[in-house]
Amino acid sequence: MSHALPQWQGDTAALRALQSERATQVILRDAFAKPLRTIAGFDVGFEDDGATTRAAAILLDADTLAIIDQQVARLPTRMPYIPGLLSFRELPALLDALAMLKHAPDLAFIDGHGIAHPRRLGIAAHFGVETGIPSIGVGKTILVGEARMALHEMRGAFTPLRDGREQIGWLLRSKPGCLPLIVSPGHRVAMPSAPELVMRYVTKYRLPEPTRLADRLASRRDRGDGTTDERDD
DNA sequence: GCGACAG
DNA sequence: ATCTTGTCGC
Repeated sequence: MSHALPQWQGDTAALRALQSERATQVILRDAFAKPLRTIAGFDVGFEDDGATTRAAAILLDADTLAIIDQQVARLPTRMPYIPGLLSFRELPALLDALAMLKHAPDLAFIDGHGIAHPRRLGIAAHFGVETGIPSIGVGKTILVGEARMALHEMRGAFTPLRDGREQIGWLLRSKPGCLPLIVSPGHRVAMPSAPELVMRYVTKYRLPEPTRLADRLASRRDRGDGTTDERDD
């Protein structure tokens, strides 16, 4: 009986216009520490029938993948989910979680799309432009675009995701037998670098560690003892 | 007007 | 995203 998001009476057209403006600030060039020192994963989940937005941030050592810090931020949900406008609903909580970390990462992996978006400003790109932190979008399904070529079954294979004649990301087979990941640059990451950076952190699951761990934390499934469970992809 | 549509 | 058992496949 609890629930009901306070009716959101916002200007959708204005938000789309804002995205187009900010998409102008996206930089598709690698501009992160090399070698990477720390990386972070971000994802959002919900509580109280959606009334509360729960963002998770996990800071990892880029070499050992050891967890350096992990934080959860909660905020009352303000806006409903509208395809293409996801960042306005989830970014506020994500930024709170980021601020709670001991320190900012050299690179951020975000659950959602980077520039593989109608106006080239998915949540990962928006996050990057807002924070200046290099970012990559790691999504599980396509919002816009299509793959023209078949994707090999081999682990690590990738093929372009395109919208019309421009490439907006990649379909990446992170794990054999599993649906491909949709990977796209967010900010300060070059298109060719995205697949490799994601694969660098993929272990035995479909999702790369940063996003996989943030997903568990955001969805409150971070109980696992690492024994015989880990019901992922 | 009719679908499609991240999380 | 979230609600959920059993079930198919490596």
